[in-house]
Amino acid sequence: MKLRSVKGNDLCEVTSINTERVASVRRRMKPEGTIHRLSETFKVLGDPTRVKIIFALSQEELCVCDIANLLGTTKSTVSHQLRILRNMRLVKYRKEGKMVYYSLDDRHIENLFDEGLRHVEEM
Amino acid sequence: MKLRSVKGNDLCEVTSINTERVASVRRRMKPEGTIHRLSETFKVLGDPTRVKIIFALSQEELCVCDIANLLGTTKSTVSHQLRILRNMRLVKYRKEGKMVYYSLDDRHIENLFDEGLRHVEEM
DNA sequence: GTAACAGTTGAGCAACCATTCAACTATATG
DNA sequence: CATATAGTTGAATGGTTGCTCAACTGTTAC
Repeated sequence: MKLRSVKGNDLCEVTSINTERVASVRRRMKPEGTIHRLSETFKVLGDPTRVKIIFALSQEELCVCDIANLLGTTKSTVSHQLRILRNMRLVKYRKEGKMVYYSLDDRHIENLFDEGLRHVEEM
Repeated sequence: MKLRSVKGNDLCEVTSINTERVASVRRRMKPEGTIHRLSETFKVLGDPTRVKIIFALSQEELCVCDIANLLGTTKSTVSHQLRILRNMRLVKYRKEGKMVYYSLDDRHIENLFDEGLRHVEEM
């Protein structure tokens, strides 16, 4: 009969690991803040609606209604996603009367976006 | 008193939009499959645990136990995430006795990863 | 003033997801 | 054979998230 798992048994604390290799990687490991910002950046791009919005804005400055029309969705949905992109400083906006025009605010993100596009288009 | 919202009222079907600009973007819009694969690719990178794993494997070939030790988490957690990376063809593995050594399987993903790293480190 | 429209926002909901736990396979060792 | 270790896997769980709906703000036009 198998013994019940001891807590921490799964943690590889004292078992045979390549301590040297692990230590070497640990030294070079990026700080927690960098990891967090990096994964957050990728996460924002990890949604088809936001991908479409970013692609659209990389081509033209557009108002919320334009984007909603383009994607075949509601202004509400677009507005919610634009808020996320705004919080991440990926888009900026400009008010003109009752219209709000959005455009990309981050040249870096276009490089990242294009690199991703190149990745999936070479398959 | 405000009238109840009519269904589709939010869809911008007949309202004043920049039809020309929208049509131009629509022509250039990437196909649905490309959008989907692109957002899926970014989504995989949108988790701190997977980011750490990918960074680690970009430095060294490592077994599951090494990675778990490095991240201070369990083999189970690492194994679950490695399965996702395996399904996306981002990592490959090599068995040696009861050990399983993982390494990156996609040169493109390193470019994408580095581009993201450059993005967050210039802030 | 009222009406219409662009856009925002919060609540609610359903789907998704990362981790934990437990059980399992497989290999190595005695 | 039994035991220990490396790794995988399925179920359960708690947290997250994207969309919908309804109500709201603000601006333009009448």
